[in-house]
Amino acid sequence: MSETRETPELWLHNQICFAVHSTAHAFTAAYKPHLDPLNLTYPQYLVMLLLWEKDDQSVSELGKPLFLDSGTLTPLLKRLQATGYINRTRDPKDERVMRITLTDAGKALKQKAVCIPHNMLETMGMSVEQVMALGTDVRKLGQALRSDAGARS
Amino acid sequence: MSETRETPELWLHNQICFAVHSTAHAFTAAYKPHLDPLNLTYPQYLVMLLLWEKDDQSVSELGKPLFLDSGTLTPLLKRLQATGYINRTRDPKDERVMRITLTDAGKALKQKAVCIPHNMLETMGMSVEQVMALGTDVRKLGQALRSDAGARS
DNA sequence: ATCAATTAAATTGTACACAATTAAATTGAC
DNA sequence: GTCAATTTAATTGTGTACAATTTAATTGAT
Repeated sequence: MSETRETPELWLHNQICFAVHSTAHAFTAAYKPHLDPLNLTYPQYLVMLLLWEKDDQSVSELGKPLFLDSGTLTPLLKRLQATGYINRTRDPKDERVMRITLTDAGKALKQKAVCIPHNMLETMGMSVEQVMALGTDVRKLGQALRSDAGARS
Repeated sequence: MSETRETPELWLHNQICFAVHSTAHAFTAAYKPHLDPLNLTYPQYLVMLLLWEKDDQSVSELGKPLFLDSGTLTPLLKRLQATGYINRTRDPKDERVMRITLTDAGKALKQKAVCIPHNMLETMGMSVEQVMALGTDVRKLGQALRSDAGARS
Protein backbone atom coordinates (compact mmCIF):
# COMPACT_ATOMS: atom_id res chain seq x y z
CA MET A 1 0.00 0.00 0.00
CA SER A 2 2.67 2.52 0.94
CA GLU A 3 5.32 3.38 -1.62
CA THR A 4 7.66 3.29 1.34
CA ARG A 5 7.96 -0.47 1.43
CA GLU A 6 10.58 -0.21 -1.32
CA THR A 7 12.74 2.43 0.37
CA PRO A 8 13.38 1.47 4.01
CA GLU A 9 16.61 3.46 3.88
CA LEU A 10 14.39 6.57 3.94
CA TRP A 11 12.40 5.59 7.05
CA LEU A 12 12.79 8.23 9.69
CA HIS A 13 13.16 5.71 12.52
CA ASN A 14 15.99 3.95 10.67
CA GLN A 15 18.10 7.09 10.41
CA ILE A 16 20.93 7.36 12.92
CA CYS A 17 21.08 11.09 12.19
CA PHE A 18 17.58 11.44 13.58
CA ALA A 19 18.38 9.23 16.58
CA VAL A 20 21.28 11.55 17.42
CA HIS A 21 19.32 14.70 16.58
CA SER A 22 16.33 13.82 18.76
CA THR A 23 18.48 12.51 21.61
CA ALA A 24 20.35 15.82 21.63
CA HIS A 25 17.03 17.62 22.07
CA ALA A 26 16.01 15.14 24.77
CA PHE A 27 19.25 16.01 26.59
CA THR A 28 18.46 19.73 26.43
CA ALA A 29 14.99 19.06 27.85
CA ALA A 30 16.35 16.73 30.55
CA TYR A 31 18.91 19.32 31.64
CA LYS A 32 16.28 22.04 31.90
CA PRO A 33 15.02 21.26 35.43
CA HIS A 34 18.64 21.15 36.62
CA LEU A 35 19.69 24.36 34.84
CA ASP A 36 16.61 26.54 35.38
CA PRO A 37 17.45 27.04 39.08
CA LEU A 38 20.92 28.22 38.00
CA ASN A 39 19.46 30.63 35.43
CA LEU A 40 21.39 28.88 32.65
CA THR A 41 20.35 27.49 29.28
CA TYR A 42 22.07 24.34 28.09
CA PRO A 43 24.41 26.11 25.62
CA GLN A 44 25.24 28.65 28.33
CA TYR A 45 26.04 25.74 30.67
CA LEU A 46 28.52 24.39 28.11
CA VAL A 47 30.30 27.77 28.07
CA MET A 48 30.39 27.83 31.87
CA LEU A 49 31.93 24.33 31.88
CA LEU A 50 34.79 25.69 29.73
CA LEU A 51 35.28 28.71 31.96
CA TRP A 52 35.27 26.58 35.11
CA GLU A 53 38.00 24.47 33.47
CA LYS A 54 40.02 27.54 32.50
CA ASP A 55 39.08 31.11 33.34
CA ASP A 56 39.91 34.06 31.08
CA GLN A 57 39.46 32.87 27.50
CA SER A 58 38.76 34.71 24.25
CA VAL A 59 35.60 34.25 22.22
CA SER A 60 37.38 32.10 19.65
CA GLU A 61 39.11 30.02 22.35
CA LEU A 62 35.67 29.21 23.75
CA GLY A 63 34.26 28.63 20.28
CA LYS A 64 36.85 26.10 19.13
CA PRO A 65 35.93 23.16 21.41
CA LEU A 66 32.22 24.02 21.10
CA PHE A 67 32.35 24.32 17.28
CA LEU A 68 30.67 27.73 17.57
CA ASP A 69 31.62 31.11 16.11
CA SER A 70 31.11 34.67 17.31
CA GLY A 71 27.75 34.83 15.56
CA THR A 72 26.39 32.43 18.16
CA LEU A 73 28.68 33.21 21.07
CA THR A 74 28.52 37.01 21.14
CA PRO A 75 24.79 37.21 22.00
CA LEU A 76 25.06 34.18 24.31
CA LEU A 77 27.96 35.76 26.20
CA LYS A 78 26.08 39.05 26.48
CA ARG A 79 23.26 37.14 28.18
CA LEU A 80 25.71 35.46 30.57
CA GLN A 81 27.07 38.93 31.30
CA ALA A 82 23.55 40.29 31.90
CA THR A 83 22.91 37.39 34.30
CA GLY A 84 26.09 38.37 36.13
CA TYR A 85 28.22 35.26 35.63
CA ILE A 86 30.92 36.69 33.35
CA ASN A 87 32.81 39.87 32.46
CA ARG A 88 33.57 40.85 28.87
CA THR A 89 36.60 43.10 28.52
CA ARG A 90 38.83 43.96 25.59
CA ASP A 91 42.37 42.63 25.83
CA PRO A 92 44.65 45.71 26.30
CA LYS A 93 47.44 43.85 24.46
CA ASP A 94 45.20 43.30 21.41
CA GLU A 95 42.03 45.32 21.24
CA ARG A 96 40.49 42.90 18.74
CA VAL A 97 40.28 40.19 21.41
CA MET A 98 37.41 40.01 23.88
CA ARG A 99 38.50 38.34 27.13
CA ILE A 100 35.80 36.40 29.00
CA THR A 101 36.31 36.04 32.73
CA LEU A 102 34.15 34.64 35.53
CA THR A 103 32.61 36.97 38.09
CA ASP A 104 32.50 35.86 41.73
CA ALA A 105 28.92 34.74 41.11
CA GLY A 106 30.08 32.76 38.08
CA LYS A 107 32.82 31.07 40.11
CA ALA A 108 30.44 30.34 43.00
CA LEU A 109 27.95 28.74 40.62
CA LYS A 110 30.34 25.84 40.07
CA GLN A 111 29.52 24.42 43.50
CA LYS A 112 25.83 24.31 42.58
CA ALA A 113 26.64 22.58 39.30
CA VAL A 114 28.92 19.77 40.46
CA CYS A 115 25.98 17.49 41.30
CA ILE A 116 24.40 17.82 37.85
CA PRO A 117 26.50 15.15 36.06
CA HIS A 118 25.65 12.62 38.77
CA ASN A 119 21.95 13.46 38.59
CA MET A 120 21.95 13.21 34.81
CA LEU A 121 23.62 9.80 35.03
CA GLU A 122 20.66 8.60 37.09
CA THR A 123 18.25 10.04 34.52
CA MET A 124 20.08 8.18 31.75
CA GLY A 125 19.77 4.93 33.68
CA MET A 126 23.19 3.79 32.55
CA SER A 127 26.42 2.84 34.25
CA VAL A 128 29.46 5.09 34.03
CA GLU A 129 31.15 2.45 31.87
CA GLN A 130 28.23 2.27 29.44
CA VAL A 131 28.08 6.05 29.16
CA MET A 132 31.81 6.29 28.50
CA ALA A 133 31.70 3.57 25.85
CA LEU A 134 28.73 5.15 24.07
CA GLY A 135 30.36 8.59 24.36
CA THR A 136 33.51 7.26 22.67
CA ASP A 137 31.50 5.87 19.75
CA VAL A 138 29.41 9.02 19.33
CA ARG A 139 32.51 11.26 19.45
CA LYS A 140 34.15 9.07 16.81
CA LEU A 141 31.09 9.48 14.59
CA GLY A 142 31.15 13.25 15.06
CA GLN A 143 34.83 13.38 14.14
CA ALA A 144 34.22 11.32 11.00
CA LEU A 145 31.40 13.65 9.92
CA ARG A 146 33.52 16.75 10.50
CA SER A 147 36.71 15.43 8.90
CA ASP A 148 34.84 14.37 5.77
CA ALA A 149 33.27 17.82 5.45
CA GLY A 150 36.74 19.35 5.40
CA ALA A 151 37.87 16.72 2.91
CA ARG A 152 36.23 18.43 -0.08
CA SER A 153 38.96 20.90 -1.02
CA MET B 1 47.24 24.78 38.94
CA SER B 2 43.72 24.46 37.58
CA GLU B 3 40.85 24.08 40.01
CA THR B 4 39.47 21.66 37.44
CA ARG B 5 41.70 18.80 38.47
CA GLU B 6 39.28 18.06 41.30
CA THR B 7 36.13 17.98 39.16
CA PRO B 8 36.68 15.85 36.05
CA GLU B 9 32.93 15.17 35.95
CA LEU B 10 32.55 18.80 34.76
CA TRP B 11 35.04 18.51 31.88
CA LEU B 12 33.31 19.33 28.65
CA HIS B 13 34.99 16.55 26.72
CA ASN B 14 33.82 13.99 29.30
CA GLN B 15 30.16 14.86 28.87
CA ILE B 16 28.17 12.48 26.70
CA CYS B 17 25.52 15.17 26.35
CA PHE B 18 28.05 17.33 24.52
CA ALA B 19 29.23 14.42 22.39
CA VAL B 20 25.64 13.89 21.26
CA HIS B 21 24.94 17.61 20.94
CA SER B 22 27.99 18.35 18.78
CA THR B 23 27.56 15.21 16.68
CA ALA B 24 23.98 16.28 15.93
CA HIS B 25 25.34 19.60 14.63
CA ALA B 26 28.02 17.75 12.66
CA PHE B 27 25.24 15.72 11.03
CA THR B 28 23.37 18.87 10.03
CA ALA B 29 26.54 20.29 8.48
CA ALA B 30 27.36 16.99 6.74
CA TYR B 31 23.87 16.81 5.24
CA LYS B 32 24.07 20.37 3.92
CA PRO B 33 25.92 19.63 0.64
CA HIS B 34 23.42 16.83 -0.06
CA LEU B 35 20.32 18.88 0.83
CA ASP B 36 21.23 22.28 -0.64
CA PRO B 37 20.71 21.03 -4.22
CA LEU B 38 17.22 19.86 -3.15
CA ASN B 39 16.43 23.23 -1.55
CA LEU B 40 15.85 21.55 1.82
CA THR B 41 17.18 22.22 5.29
CA TYR B 42 17.84 19.23 7.52
CA PRO B 43 14.64 19.65 9.62
CA GLN B 44 12.66 20.10 6.43
CA TYR B 45 14.23 16.86 5.12
CA LEU B 46 12.97 15.02 8.21
CA VAL B 47 9.43 16.23 7.50
CA MET B 48 9.74 15.15 3.87
CA LEU B 49 10.88 11.68 5.02
CA LEU B 50 7.64 11.36 7.01
CA LEU B 51 5.52 12.51 4.08
CA TRP B 52 7.28 10.12 1.69
CA GLU B 53 6.45 7.34 4.15
CA LYS B 54 2.80 8.43 4.41
CA ASP B 55 1.26 11.30 2.50
CA ASP B 56 -1.55 13.46 3.90
CA GLN B 57 -0.80 13.94 7.61
CA SER B 58 -1.85 16.61 10.09
CA VAL B 59 0.60 18.96 11.82
CA SER B 60 0.40 17.00 15.06
CA GLU B 61 0.78 13.65 13.29
CA LEU B 62 4.02 14.96 11.80
CA GLY B 63 5.06 16.46 15.11
CA LYS B 64 4.68 13.33 17.23
CA PRO B 65 7.55 11.22 15.77
CA LEU B 66 9.70 14.35 15.41
CA PHE B 67 9.01 15.55 18.98
CA LEU B 68 8.04 18.96 17.53
CA ASP B 69 4.96 21.11 18.07
CA SER B 70 3.14 23.61 15.86
CA GLY B 71 5.37 26.41 17.10
CA THR B 72 8.23 24.88 15.15
CA LEU B 73 6.31 23.09 12.40
CA THR B 74 3.94 25.84 11.25
CA PRO B 75 6.67 28.17 9.95
CA LEU B 76 8.73 25.23 8.64
CA LEU B 77 5.72 23.88 6.71
CA LYS B 78 4.98 27.32 5.32
CA ARG B 79 8.52 27.37 3.92
CA LEU B 80 8.07 23.90 2.39
CA GLN B 81 4.85 25.22 0.85
CA ALA B 82 6.64 28.30 -0.48
CA THR B 83 9.29 26.03 -2.03
CA GLY B 84 6.47 24.11 -3.69
CA TYR B 85 6.88 20.67 -2.09
CA ILE B 86 3.67 20.53 -0.02
CA ASN B 87 0.09 21.77 0.13
CA ARG B 88 -1.53 23.00 3.35
CA THR B 89 -5.31 22.66 3.37
CA ARG B 90 -7.86 22.64 6.19
CA ASP B 91 -9.60 19.31 6.73
CA PRO B 92 -13.26 19.84 5.64
CA LYS B 93 -14.30 17.23 8.23
CA ASP B 94 -12.62 19.18 11.05
CA GLU B 95 -11.59 22.71 10.30
CA ARG B 96 -9.11 22.73 13.19
CA VAL B 97 -6.91 20.21 11.38
CA MET B 98 -4.39 21.29 8.77
CA ARG B 99 -3.73 18.48 6.28
CA ILE B 100 -0.25 18.38 4.76
CA THR B 101 0.02 16.71 1.37
CA LEU B 102 2.85 16.36 -1.14
CA THR B 103 2.76 18.26 -4.42
CA ASP B 104 3.97 16.54 -7.57
CA ALA B 105 7.31 18.29 -7.05
CA GLY B 106 7.40 16.98 -3.48
CA LYS B 107 6.71 13.43 -4.62
CA ALA B 108 9.26 13.66 -7.43
CA LEU B 109 11.91 14.86 -4.99
CA LYS B 110 11.98 11.43 -3.37
CA GLN B 111 13.89 10.02 -6.32
CA LYS B 112 16.60 12.60 -5.83
CA ALA B 113 16.80 11.80 -2.11
CA VAL B 114 17.08 8.02 -2.17
CA CYS B 115 20.85 8.11 -2.63
CA ILE B 116 21.44 10.37 0.39
CA PRO B 117 21.44 7.65 3.10
CA HIS B 118 24.03 5.67 1.14
CA ASN B 119 26.21 8.74 0.65
CA MET B 120 25.96 9.63 4.33
CA LEU B 121 26.99 6.10 5.27
CA GLU B 122 30.21 6.63 3.33
CA THR B 123 30.77 9.94 5.09
CA MET B 124 30.34 8.23 8.47
CA GLY B 125 32.92 5.63 7.52
CA MET B 126 31.02 2.88 9.31
CA SER B 127 29.41 -0.39 8.31
CA VAL B 128 25.62 -0.73 8.23
CA GLU B 129 25.86 -3.06 11.21
CA GLN B 130 27.89 -0.58 13.24
CA VAL B 131 25.48 2.23 12.41
CA MET B 132 22.48 0.14 13.39
CA ALA B 133 24.05 -0.93 16.68
CA LEU B 134 25.01 2.63 17.59
CA GLY B 135 21.59 3.86 16.53
CA THR B 136 19.93 1.36 18.85
CA ASP B 137 22.01 2.53 21.80
CA VAL B 138 21.45 6.23 21.06
CA ARG B 139 17.69 5.73 20.67
CA LYS B 140 17.62 3.86 23.98
CA LEU B 141 19.36 6.79 25.64
CA GLY B 142 16.91 9.25 24.11
CA GLN B 143 13.97 7.19 25.37
CA ALA B 144 15.44 7.05 28.88
CA LEU B 145 15.88 10.82 28.93
CA ARG B 146 12.34 11.45 27.74
CA SER B 147 10.65 8.90 30.00
CA ASP B 148 12.38 10.27 33.08
CA ALA B 149 11.26 13.80 32.22
CA GLY B 150 7.67 12.59 32.24
CA ALA B 151 8.29 10.72 35.50
CA ARG B 152 8.05 13.83 37.68
CA SER B 153 4.31 13.94 38.30
C1' DA C 1 57.05 53.92 7.50
C1' DT C 2 53.12 52.52 4.58
C1' DC C 3 49.45 49.99 2.95
C1' DA C 4 47.53 45.57 1.54
C1' DA C 5 46.39 41.09 3.83
C1' DT C 6 44.94 38.94 7.91
C1' DT C 7 42.60 38.29 12.23
C1' DA C 8 38.86 38.77 15.97
C1' DA C 9 34.37 40.14 17.07
C1' DA C 10 30.23 42.00 16.02
C1' DT C 11 26.34 42.47 13.05
C1' DT C 12 22.64 41.05 9.85
C1' DG C 13 19.44 37.85 8.03
C1' DT C 14 17.39 33.24 7.85
C1' DA C 15 15.87 29.13 10.16
C1' DC C 16 14.99 26.09 13.86
C1' DA C 17 13.24 25.01 18.89
C1' DC C 18 10.24 25.64 22.62
C1' DA C 19 7.29 27.89 26.31
C1' DA C 20 3.19 30.36 26.76
C1' DT C 21 -0.75 32.41 24.97
C1' DT C 22 -4.51 32.93 21.66
C1' DA C 23 -8.19 31.64 18.47
C1' DA C 24 -11.24 28.74 16.33
C1' DA C 25 -13.61 24.40 16.01
C1' DT C 26 -15.39 20.38 18.20
C1' DT C 27 -17.06 17.46 21.92
C1' DG C 28 -19.70 16.21 25.82
C1' DA C 29 -22.17 16.70 30.15
C1' DC C 30 -26.34 18.39 31.43
C1' DG D 1 -29.85 22.30 22.41
C1' DT D 2 -26.40 25.03 25.30
C1' DC D 3 -22.18 26.11 27.23
C1' DA D 4 -17.97 24.73 29.54
C1' DA D 5 -13.92 21.77 28.57
C1' DT D 6 -10.97 20.05 25.10
C1' DT D 7 -8.40 19.89 20.89
C1' DT D 8 -5.69 21.77 16.88
C1' DA D 9 -2.99 25.30 14.92
C1' DA D 10 -1.23 29.67 14.91
C1' DT D 11 1.07 33.37 17.20
C1' DT D 12 4.46 35.70 20.23
C1' DG D 13 8.75 36.08 22.52
C1' DT D 14 13.30 34.29 23.79
C1' DG D 15 17.38 31.77 22.65
C1' DT D 16 20.37 29.23 19.89
C1' DA D 17 22.86 28.14 15.14
C1' DC D 18 25.17 29.58 11.07
C1' DA D 19 26.33 32.00 6.61
C1' DA D 20 27.80 36.31 5.00
C1' DT D 21 29.17 40.85 5.67
C1' DT D 22 31.27 44.60 8.28
C1' DT D 23 34.39 46.93 11.43
C1' DA D 24 38.43 47.59 13.87
C1' DA D 25 43.00 46.21 15.06
C1' DT D 26 47.23 44.01 13.93
C1' DT D 27 50.80 42.06 10.97
C1' DG D 28 53.97 41.89 7.29
C1' DA D 29 55.98 42.63 2.82
C1' DT D 30 58.01 46.23 0.61
